[in-house]
Amino acid sequence: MKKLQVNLIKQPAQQRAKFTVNVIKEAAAHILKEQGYEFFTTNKVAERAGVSIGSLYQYFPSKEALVAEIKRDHFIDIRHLMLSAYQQTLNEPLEEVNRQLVLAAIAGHMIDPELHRILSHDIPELTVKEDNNEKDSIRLLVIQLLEERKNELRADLNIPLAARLINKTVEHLAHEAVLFEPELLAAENFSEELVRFITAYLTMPVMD
Amino acid sequence: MKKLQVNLIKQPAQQRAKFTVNVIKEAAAHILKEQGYEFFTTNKVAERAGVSIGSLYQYFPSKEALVAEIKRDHFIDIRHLMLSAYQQTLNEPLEEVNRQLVLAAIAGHMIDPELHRILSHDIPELTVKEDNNEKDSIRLLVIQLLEERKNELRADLNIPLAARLINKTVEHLAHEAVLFEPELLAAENFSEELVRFITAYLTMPVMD
Amino acid sequence: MKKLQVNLIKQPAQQRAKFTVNVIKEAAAHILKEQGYEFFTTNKVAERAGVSIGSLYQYFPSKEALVAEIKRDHFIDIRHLMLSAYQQTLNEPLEEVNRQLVLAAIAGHMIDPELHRILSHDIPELTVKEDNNEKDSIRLLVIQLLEERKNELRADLNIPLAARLINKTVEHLAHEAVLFEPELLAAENFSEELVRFITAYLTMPVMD
Amino acid sequence: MKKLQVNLIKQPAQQRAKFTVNVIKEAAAHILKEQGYEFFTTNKVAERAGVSIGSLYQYFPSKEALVAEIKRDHFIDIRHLMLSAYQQTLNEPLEEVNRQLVLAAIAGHMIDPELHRILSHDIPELTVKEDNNEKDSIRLLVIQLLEERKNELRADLNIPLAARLINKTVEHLAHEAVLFEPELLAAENFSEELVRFITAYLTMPVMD
DNA sequence: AATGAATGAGCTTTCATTCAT
DNA sequence: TATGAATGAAAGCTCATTCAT
Repeated sequence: MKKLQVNLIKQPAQQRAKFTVNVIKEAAAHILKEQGYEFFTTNKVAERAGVSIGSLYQYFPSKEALVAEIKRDHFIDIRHLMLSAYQQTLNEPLEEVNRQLVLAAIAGHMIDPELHRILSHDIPELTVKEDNNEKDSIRLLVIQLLEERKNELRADLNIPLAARLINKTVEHLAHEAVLFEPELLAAENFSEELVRFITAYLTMPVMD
Repeated sequence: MKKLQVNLIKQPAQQRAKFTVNVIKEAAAHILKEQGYEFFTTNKVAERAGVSIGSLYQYFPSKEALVAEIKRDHFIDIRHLMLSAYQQTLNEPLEEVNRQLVLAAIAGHMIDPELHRILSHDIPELTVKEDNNEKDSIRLLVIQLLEERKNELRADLNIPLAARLINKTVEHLAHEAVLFEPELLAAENFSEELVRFITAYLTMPVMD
Repeated sequence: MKKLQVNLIKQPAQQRAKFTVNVIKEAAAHILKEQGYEFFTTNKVAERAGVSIGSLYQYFPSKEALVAEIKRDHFIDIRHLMLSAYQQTLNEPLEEVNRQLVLAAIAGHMIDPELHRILSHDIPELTVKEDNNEKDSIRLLVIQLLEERKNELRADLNIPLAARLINKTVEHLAHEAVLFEPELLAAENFSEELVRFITAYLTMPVMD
Repeated sequence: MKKLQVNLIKQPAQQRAKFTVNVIKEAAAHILKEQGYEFFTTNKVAERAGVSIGSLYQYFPSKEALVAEIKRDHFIDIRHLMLSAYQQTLNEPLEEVNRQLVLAAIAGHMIDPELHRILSHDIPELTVKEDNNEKDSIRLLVIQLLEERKNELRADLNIPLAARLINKTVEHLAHEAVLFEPELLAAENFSEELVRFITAYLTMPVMD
């Protein structure tokens, strides 16, 4: 609390900066969604944000940096949502864990589907390194969840490999459903089917 | 006889044109792979192809048309490969069908992985209509394959839905493995694990 | 007749050439009228004419030369029409001469108004020298017509100057009426008003 | 006081912008006169103006818009000159009105004859709508001038029609004289002859 | 003589970025 | 610190013309 007061004198400038940065980011996300990356220009962003183009470059060193930050923010939001969903599955049986996994992925993709689509396709190479760590964090969590329910899994399951497969599968099918197959998503059995898909894989013993 | 003469005179021109078109396409694919769509320019393509920029526009009405044709060609190649793989599974049991499905998807993505990556991401909305039909053709084929092996599937399987899920899953996992996880692909058990993934889903009865 | 027969052997080539030239000219006039000079290209002309672009350049050394020839032809047609109208006014009184002058100008502009408009405006500097001679020929004729009716004119008339003024006036008003003021042209009294306009000038004595 | 400061800061920018716009317009008029519309390019204009091509496009959305503005400016100048000449003829007799009409048209065409020529010919269809209103405004003024001197005109004169004819005639003859017939223009009697031309038309009774 | 593929200078226009104010 | 006028490299594309066939 003291800290806050002490800074109060200098805050205005910093707060203003923070505000400007946010205004720019919001404008950027808006243009991205409305016009796509192809027609996304820094001048449009500045105009929409109501700041000068000079100010934009004061806070973001380049167009790429701006887009990268939008992207980073968005994926962090998704991860947070998914991580907290997973963390609530403590003590639940496998099938329920899988269900949360599926529902969280769908929910994550519905945070801002339009923006998500633009950021997932259309945008070149600027995959930030940080990203991978985040992605890994989820994979590691899934591995942990599986380890904890080892007795519910088939005996010969390669857990790290399985974690990768189901992770990518759930992520991708949620992505596709939310963005391109709304009627599939609406069908009430979609998420349950997905739960079954991965549950079968994790549990079914080899037939011989 | 006249016709013959006419052909004799006209062939050279037509062959030359065909050659030029191919040279341009090859250069285009090269630039795309080397620099990505963002730095793909018609002038670079013409220069690399060793033809004038005017020639490029004689055969392709726009930059987009050129990229679209590269994309169309590539996906047609993949489809052909996959379709012929599926068509050879007549009378094979379910697991073998699934194996072919997986192997064909992987093979398809290995035709030209670099090009495939650029064409799959990075490139804006120019998804040709034809594309969807082609895509559909594969989904329909899978539905048919499943129908023919109904007795090997679990009784309550929703075949059209299942066809969609496994199709997208195989496609995506092959894509990811080929492009981004070479060590995963190299592991001999990857494709077998994938076979098992979808086979389990298609066959495992509900536990209650 | 003999001449004709004698040439028959060599004619085909020349006739064919003449035919090709005409086909090209017609196509050129068509494109000019349909699209205007701004969108007039030699390739379009060749295509419409059904000949190769190479052939076009065999007969016309440049785009400008082609347009110039179209222009020359058109204005020659107009002049011919006007000259023959004037030549029929022998022995007619002044007012009747003026009437023919007006009617011929209007008729001349109605030969191909669309083409006339494009050729009169829109087209750059290539006013052929020949043109002036032709133009002069009409002015000289009018001078002659006036000289022959000197007794009907006011005494102080500067005939060469008057010839220039009425020539330009009739030409321009016919031009404007035909191209831009169809309702003015339709009014039956337009041409008579024009006749009166110039007749008054030529005959009215100075008031003091 | 804040306002004052704001203005003090913003004026320079606005003045600079205004200056740039004028520099571009002057360069544009220069290129137009020197090379004609066919060889008029935005790059040449920018270079001559000593500004970057980007600046040109900051103020003029297209080449056409730039030329249209040059044209609009020029014709507004001419109209102003003519209108003020007409407005000074109050209470003058018909012949003096006609004289002013003729002199004003000549003066108008001498503002910038070279530019006038290019703008009148050579330039495609971009006739601004405003233009017609301006043109109409002059015609209406002439009608009014004639109505006010009805007693000096011949009884059967169709005033609106006459206004059109003499307007176009004076305009065109001034145009031709200024641009193409300098020696005609130099002859002291040219403008007087023109005055006589239209005066005769307006006053001479029908002979029968 | 006819063809038409090929050429390439040069056009209009965009937009990320800079920097004087 | 904020502004926005200015920059200019570089893009997509056109079209008059050439020349090998």
